[in-house]
Amino acid sequence: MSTAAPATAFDTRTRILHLAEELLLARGFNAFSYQHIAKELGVKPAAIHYHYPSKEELGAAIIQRQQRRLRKWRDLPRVTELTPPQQLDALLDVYRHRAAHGPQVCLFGALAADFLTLPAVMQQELRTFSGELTHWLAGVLAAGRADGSLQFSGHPFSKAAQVLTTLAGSLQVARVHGEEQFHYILRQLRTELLPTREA
Amino acid sequence: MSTAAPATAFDTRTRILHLAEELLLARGFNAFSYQHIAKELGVKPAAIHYHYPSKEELGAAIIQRQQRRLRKWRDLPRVTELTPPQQLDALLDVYRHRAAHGPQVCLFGALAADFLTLPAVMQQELRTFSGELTHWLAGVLAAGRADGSLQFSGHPFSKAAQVLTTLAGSLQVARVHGEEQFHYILRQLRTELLPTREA
DNA sequence: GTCTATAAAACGATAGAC
DNA sequence: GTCTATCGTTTTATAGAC
Repeated sequence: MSTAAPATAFDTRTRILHLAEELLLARGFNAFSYQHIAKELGVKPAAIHYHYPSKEELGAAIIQRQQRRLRKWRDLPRVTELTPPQQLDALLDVYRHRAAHGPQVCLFGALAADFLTLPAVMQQELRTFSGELTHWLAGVLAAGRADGSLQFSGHPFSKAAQVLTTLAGSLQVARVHGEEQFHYILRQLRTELLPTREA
Repeated sequence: MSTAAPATAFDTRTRILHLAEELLLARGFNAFSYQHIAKELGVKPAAIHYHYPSKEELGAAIIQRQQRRLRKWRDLPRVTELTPPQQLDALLDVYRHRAAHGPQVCLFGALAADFLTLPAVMQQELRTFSGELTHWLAGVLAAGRADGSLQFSGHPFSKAAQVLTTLAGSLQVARVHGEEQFHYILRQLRTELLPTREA
């Protein structure tokens, strides 16, 4: 980090990544184009290729960025110090936020449908990202059941996979049927995981 | 039905619809083309336009066909006469079948990610299809809880939405992480809905 | 009635201007 | 180092041949 990159270069690169991510989550990988990004940026489509030579690399960069974000968030003292139910709620908040904005789907939900058409690099990175998220949630669930703050049957990993699957799907539902439906599903999910308080 | 359509016309039309449905569920709406269908059929891409003038109409026809299939299946004596848990299992079998073949995702899972890029007609028909399926399952769940053969908390409609969301998502998971993960999720779902048998 | 030749536009990407 | 002119391909769709 002896020399900083030229401000404009950095900004353009970052802006491209940001716009591409928005477009990916809104339209899916096969329905967004360099033209969409270029128009927004006020440059020609080919300019994007300087920063991201191929769409494959652009797509991979988006997944890598979300991977970094996940790790950073997960390891935040603000998050690690929470109780398991609070960690679960923190995760749900991420999805609630997306549901309220667009609604956007999550990265997994945006890419899974087109999975077979994705470049191999992107397929592999999505597997890693999703696997790591599931692993983290499984840990949270296991800790919660151990201390009695969460309840569920079966293996924590199975339950984590089920919860994340439901969350990914629920954002797709929000898009099709509206945000209200999304909240129905989330309330259902949350109610089942939190132990029934004896009156 | 006084005169049957010419055999060749009917066959080609049906074959197109069948191929298009396969391609849609495998690749998503924006990643399959008239060329894919034409190559398989041994005709030029433009020939498809005679049978389905636009991709929008072809897509709508696929949804309508699944809608017809759902209604037919749902109203089959073989299905209506089942107990609620058996009806649930019959539904799960549909998803198990898809998971074992490809894996294919379900219609909702294939279209929800690209939803914002779909023609308005297709958006509306997907809403209707999905809504009707949810309504049916809500009825099954309500009946099951009433006679004690199924257990869950919350409103039957919320639970139905949650279950179908999980099912749609689980087929996407199967595609990314393999069929084993899919079965974990389904086992989890089933276990929670079936009352725990007291030993 | 069924299909092909062909067009018009959008796609991702290379080569080269500045 | 950054972007534009341009290419070759693929896309959906029309017009017209048989």
